[in-house]
Amino acid sequence: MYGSANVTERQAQAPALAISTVIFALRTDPGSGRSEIWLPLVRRIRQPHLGKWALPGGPLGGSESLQDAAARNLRETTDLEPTYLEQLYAFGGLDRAATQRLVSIVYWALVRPDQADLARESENVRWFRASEAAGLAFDHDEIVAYALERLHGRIEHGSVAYHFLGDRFTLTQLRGVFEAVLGRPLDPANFRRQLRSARDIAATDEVLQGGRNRPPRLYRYTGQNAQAPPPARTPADDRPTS
Amino acid sequence: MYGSANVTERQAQAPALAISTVIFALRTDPGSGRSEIWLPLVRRIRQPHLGKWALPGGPLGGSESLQDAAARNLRETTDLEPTYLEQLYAFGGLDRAATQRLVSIVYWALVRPDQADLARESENVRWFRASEAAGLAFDHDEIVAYALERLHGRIEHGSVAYHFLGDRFTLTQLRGVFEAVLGRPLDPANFRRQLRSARDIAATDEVLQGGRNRPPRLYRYTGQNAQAPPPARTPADDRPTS
DNA sequence: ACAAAAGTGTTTTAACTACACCCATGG
DNA sequence: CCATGGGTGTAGTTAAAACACTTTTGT
Repeated sequence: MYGSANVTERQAQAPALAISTVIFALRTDPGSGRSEIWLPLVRRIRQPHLGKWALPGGPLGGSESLQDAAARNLRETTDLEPTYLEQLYAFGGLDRAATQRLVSIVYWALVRPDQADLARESENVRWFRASEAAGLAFDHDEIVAYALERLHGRIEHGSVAYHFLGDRFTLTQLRGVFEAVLGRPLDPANFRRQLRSARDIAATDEVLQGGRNRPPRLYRYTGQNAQAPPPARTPADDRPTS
Repeated sequence: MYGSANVTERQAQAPALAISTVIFALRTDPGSGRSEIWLPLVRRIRQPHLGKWALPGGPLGGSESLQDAAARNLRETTDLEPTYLEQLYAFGGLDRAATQRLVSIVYWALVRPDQADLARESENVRWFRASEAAGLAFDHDEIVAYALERLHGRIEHGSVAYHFLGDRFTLTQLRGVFEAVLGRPLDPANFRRQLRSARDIAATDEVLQGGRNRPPRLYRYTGQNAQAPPPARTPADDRPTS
């Protein structure tokens, strides 16, 4: 597949640098009422991998930070502002793209369901269930898989789950987020207790009316900064969006 | 839209891509006998930041993976092979370097004490205590601080501690690693139990002779892959070294 | 015999699990 | 008044922390 001329040519040129973003949102299945993780993909309109679905992304602009470039990916594909944005990993394998050496710094983002509902879909932008996103262009299958792993880890320890929801939410909604990410049911009683102690949530005096059952209390997230761990003391870049 | 003028313009403003590596090793203080974390730094022999100490690194070669470039950093500065190598973070702030836009993909590595003792020191390569590495070039102070945080996190959960040591080690040596990284003393009795259950270590039938006290048993690490979490299923690059 | 580190045992405490039970609402 | 999800209580299990205690070496 690679002629020797191709290899020498590759050695000569500096690697291209691109930013891609994995955007996660929660959607509630109308049928079962269960929460699921979705992500938007864009259809490639050029070679290589023409016609395949791929992560939103593009070259890094000369005068924007990595984080800004990732946020721009969101805006340009879905008109959304992220509620959470964190660097995922830098992928730089030699065989990622056939024609040129490509290094991609990948971010992952969370958006709220109300935002995701507003997001535009078009011929070349479509939302997929994370579990059904396969056959993507380049190595994007693996990138999505790794992003899901990271999400899994972050939700257990950190305070990421809230960023899937609005500023007011019920504990059952929050539990739905955990269950969708972890992929297993959680005991409602224990889940409630675990959050009451230690986590940064506070009960409001409001309840959610209109349901079929007893109106659940609404809570809000009080953790000041929706912080992403990586650049602990803001290394001049990549400050996560609150 | 893609005229040659545009291409050259893009090339002109395209960020430079470099790989740097934070190399950690353990050294036992001759006086107190306590373990401490050290790292090698190289003196800059050009502007900018001429004369300051900096992390080993350099531009990414056209035909090497990111991981390979990081391993090359180790070889070129210290003649060492890493026992552990993991991607840390990609730093890409606009103000990282004065003259040009610079994106650095930073790795961190662990080496064994016997390797570190063999590592050459020179006029322009010197080892520093991690706690005393300050005033470095560029944003390397922050990068080192973040690498220490990551090390801290990895040692609590993962199986990273063993890579500071040789293939045979006493539990007290291993506890020394934990104490040096975590910065607090640990109960020897509980530490022993915690490792016996769950962690991948096995007792050998050998003991370490020559000490002043009762000879401690030697253990070895049986975890097959010294794995780093990031690319869970080897995204065509960056496989951590065993 | 003594000091000092290796190694074992035991008690206490906290956290998580599982599950029984009561409460409030719409139909 | 019944079904359904919201919310509380409680016993059993498991893991970790604190610390007393025994063992083995060199001097």
